[in-house]
Amino acid sequence: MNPVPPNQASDAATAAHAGQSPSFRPLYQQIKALITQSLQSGEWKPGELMPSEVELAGRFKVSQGTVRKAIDELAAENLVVRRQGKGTFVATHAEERAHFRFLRLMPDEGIPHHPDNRFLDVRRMRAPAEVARLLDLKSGDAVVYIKRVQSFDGQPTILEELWLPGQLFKGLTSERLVEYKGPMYGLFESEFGTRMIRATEKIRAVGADAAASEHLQVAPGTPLLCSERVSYTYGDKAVELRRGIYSTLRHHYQNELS
Amino acid sequence: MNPVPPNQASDAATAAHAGQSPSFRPLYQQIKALITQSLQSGEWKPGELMPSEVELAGRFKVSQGTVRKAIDELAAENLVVRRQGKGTFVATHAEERAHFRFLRLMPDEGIPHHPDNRFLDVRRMRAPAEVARLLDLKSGDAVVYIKRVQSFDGQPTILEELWLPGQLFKGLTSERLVEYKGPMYGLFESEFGTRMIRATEKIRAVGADAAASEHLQVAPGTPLLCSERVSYTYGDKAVELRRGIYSTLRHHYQNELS
DNA sequence: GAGTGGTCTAGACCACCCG
DNA sequence: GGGTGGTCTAGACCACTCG
Repeated sequence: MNPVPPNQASDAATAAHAGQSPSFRPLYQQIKALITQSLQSGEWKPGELMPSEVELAGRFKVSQGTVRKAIDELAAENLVVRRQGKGTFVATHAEERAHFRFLRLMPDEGIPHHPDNRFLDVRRMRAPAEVARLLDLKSGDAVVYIKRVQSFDGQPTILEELWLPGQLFKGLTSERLVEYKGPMYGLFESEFGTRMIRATEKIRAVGADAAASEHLQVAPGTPLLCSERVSYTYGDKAVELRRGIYSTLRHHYQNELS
Repeated sequence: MNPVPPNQASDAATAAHAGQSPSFRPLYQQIKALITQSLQSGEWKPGELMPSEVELAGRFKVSQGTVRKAIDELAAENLVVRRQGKGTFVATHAEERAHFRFLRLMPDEGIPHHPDNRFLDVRRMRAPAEVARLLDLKSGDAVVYIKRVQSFDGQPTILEELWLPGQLFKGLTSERLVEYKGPMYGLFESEFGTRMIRATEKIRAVGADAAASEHLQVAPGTPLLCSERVSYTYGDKAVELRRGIYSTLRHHYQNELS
């Protein structure tokens, strides 16, 4: 009945993998990888507006639906944010709502708000073996070490140590940390071009040692949460090790399971 | 140029909401709600094969793409499982891999495996005020109370109390619990038609009290994780309260942040 | 009104599974 | 070979935002 013309759609799809099934990879995943590369290279910076779907479709020579599916996944992974009528934006940690994405400690009563920061130590050092292992460095490589206390409503609640690869955070000084307003991850992405994508966290219960007792103002031996967190950037590269001690007198660690 | 025929697609879409934009609701979300109802009513039971996409599209009088998007979301919420070439299945807790979806306690070394169960108490009681509040019951309503210890490699690690609405779990006895092999949630869904969809968890650090000390074989005051978990079924209805005490000597609570 | 993301459809073809 | 989910396209229209 229909004098069907050659199907351009299937042509593009076929060209996409162009081979046997074992090596098959959907077009939209390849597009997703390309867009991720542009994000990583800084072609579009955090907070910026990205090209529209139709524009990207033209650039990659695929249909809008295909780049749409690619962006859908990026949005699901919190790499980009879609806003109807406005466009697609590169996700950023320099926002209010992003602050509690990696910090799951919530007040038992009242609404969550930002803690106050007090830095106890900021210096460069050589990575201890354990730190090097978790950050995928060589033992003895340069790392930036940070130690700080975070307080909610004047109550010291978090005692935390961080290690960052020295290579990536060259100009990171105590002054820069103190004067920066907002979450540390905002500073990392705007000043050092390193964006935290995801993290894994391991939690234990420990008794307060002398340091924890002093800085969190609790009796020695008080039960505290102990968190070890490794954060990753593009390409699943570990770029931060964080060891935190949380007081759960007036706060709790909150998790959603699904 | 084109003698375009009336667009059936837009007709269906328009008919879908049929009103002003404030009350707009996408067709695929309505389909999703209908499918969810069928899941809830037990039209398709956990583990069973669901009708194919084309069949559902026919039933609901929409395109395959629309039911596809609906099922995509259900799959993302772990309500169904898609298997290419086979079909879409109702998700079930009676599987190996589902066992650690809600239990995030992992061994420091070695691979995760199932704990051994020892029930200390199973009985019906009246809900204390706090339990009633969290389960959205009236204080004094009947609840099933369960207390148990779970051991890994012979090491008692979890001391746990559960409260379940008596209304929903009428025939739940100690014998039935003991003889059932596999995760408790498997028993709940197969015998009582109650499927856990999601849960919220709050975690604190506490010192071992007399009971914890005895059952977990640790010294009194030993720091332990304390978890309070509320699980929900369809319609965000709370159907389980669980309070667990975890020993983190050889295990840790693992979380993925993204 | 123009531009963006969001929805919906129809149709083709592909990868996968099973009898 | 037939059925299922998975990919890709093209095109229409809708909801939202902004100048």
